[in-house]
Amino acid sequence: MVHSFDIEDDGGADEAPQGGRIRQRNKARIIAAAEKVFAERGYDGATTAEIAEIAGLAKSNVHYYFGTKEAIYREVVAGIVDLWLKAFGEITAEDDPATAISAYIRQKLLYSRKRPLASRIFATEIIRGAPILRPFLEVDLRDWVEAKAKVLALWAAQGRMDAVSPHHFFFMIWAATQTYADFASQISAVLGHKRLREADFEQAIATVTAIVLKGCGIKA
Amino acid sequence: MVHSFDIEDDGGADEAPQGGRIRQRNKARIIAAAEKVFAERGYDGATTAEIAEIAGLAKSNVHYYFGTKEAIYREVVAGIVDLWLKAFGEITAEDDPATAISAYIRQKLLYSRKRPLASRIFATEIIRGAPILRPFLEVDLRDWVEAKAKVLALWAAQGRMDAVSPHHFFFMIWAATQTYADFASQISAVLGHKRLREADFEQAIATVTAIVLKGCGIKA
DNA sequence: GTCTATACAACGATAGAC
DNA sequence: GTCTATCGTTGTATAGAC
Repeated sequence: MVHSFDIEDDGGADEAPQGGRIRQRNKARIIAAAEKVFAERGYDGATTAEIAEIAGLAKSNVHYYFGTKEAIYREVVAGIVDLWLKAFGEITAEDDPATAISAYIRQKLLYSRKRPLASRIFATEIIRGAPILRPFLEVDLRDWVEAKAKVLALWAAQGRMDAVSPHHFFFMIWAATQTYADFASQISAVLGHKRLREADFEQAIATVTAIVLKGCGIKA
Repeated sequence: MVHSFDIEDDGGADEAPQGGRIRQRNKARIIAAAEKVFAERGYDGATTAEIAEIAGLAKSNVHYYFGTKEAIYREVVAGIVDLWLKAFGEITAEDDPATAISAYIRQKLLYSRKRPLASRIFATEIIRGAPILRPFLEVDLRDWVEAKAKVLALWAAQGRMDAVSPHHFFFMIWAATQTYADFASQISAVLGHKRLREADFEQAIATVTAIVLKGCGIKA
């Protein structure tokens, strides 16, 4: 059986799943477990033993499939970046500014709600100085921001928004939305909620959207 | 000699330095080294060996002064919280909203510039689920926000600003300012600068302040 | 191809020397 | 009081069994 009809998620990597059924299944389990462990313990704090335990495999077996701990980490991070690129691409000059920016903020915040572990892994990778993601940041993300900067400059020239620094505009939106994943423990402690609820996220969306749109002079 | 005339920094803890001159000096060196290592490697990634090397002491000697790695970490974190509490307390009902919020944003961003390591340690502590800082978040920080929420509500009732959610207002400002310390590697990569410059921080202050003030309807 | 017993380095911590 | 030789444990990784 060459083709796969496996309904299981492949862990988020962009390549088509390769190898036999057992290999696919075990690699997927390892990646899923690793996302959890890396998010909770950080790169150094994560152990292949804990990843193996959650994945339901022997520790040594994890090393059979991935070789090194860093290889697991790289695949987890690659999946996260892949998700990021697919989810947040649509801000074009033809869009209505208020609609496009509102949708972007909402998407980012829903991503913080649905995939907090991914966001936390991304965050710790950046805080560590981005040893793995540096090329991505310097090339892909930089190009993305430069492209969007032109859109924002055009909108400003058309009088549809203020002429704010596009770079810092995005830094602010990224920070304000990702904080609900990365700093969830702080936010829930301050709110007095055990866990963040859907209503908290809706209020976050409303507040961030309102301040950003009005603050940039974007007409609703 | 009971009293100390030591000009060296004690590392940021709030207790008066105790013990002999050697003890003081070595503890200070360990704390300073530990701040660096914890910020760069995270709690688990940090090793007492590296802390000792940077501090110029033998590894075992570090354990003599602090006993455990966690004890070092607790003292580092305590110093950071102490700094936070001393630096960002002044937003009162008598203040002019624009002046007070502008000053707060500026202070937070200058803190990101001057003490990025402290900010990163705080960030990773929160991302880890705040195992050490949870009580601080649930009590002290929560009380602080509740007090400031009353100030913001008063300002809103007086028509001096919009009625935005005070909690999410602060989450946004914290995120937007701390990101310049925590995510400096991402920001510098996107900007194409090797390191963040003073001009970058000034532009960040200008952008964040402008968007927040206008976005909340605070008259300048 | 899949999995595990084993190796070996590095960790935090301490008992004991100075 | 100060410092270091040494220990037990746990980490990643591999050689070899199935």
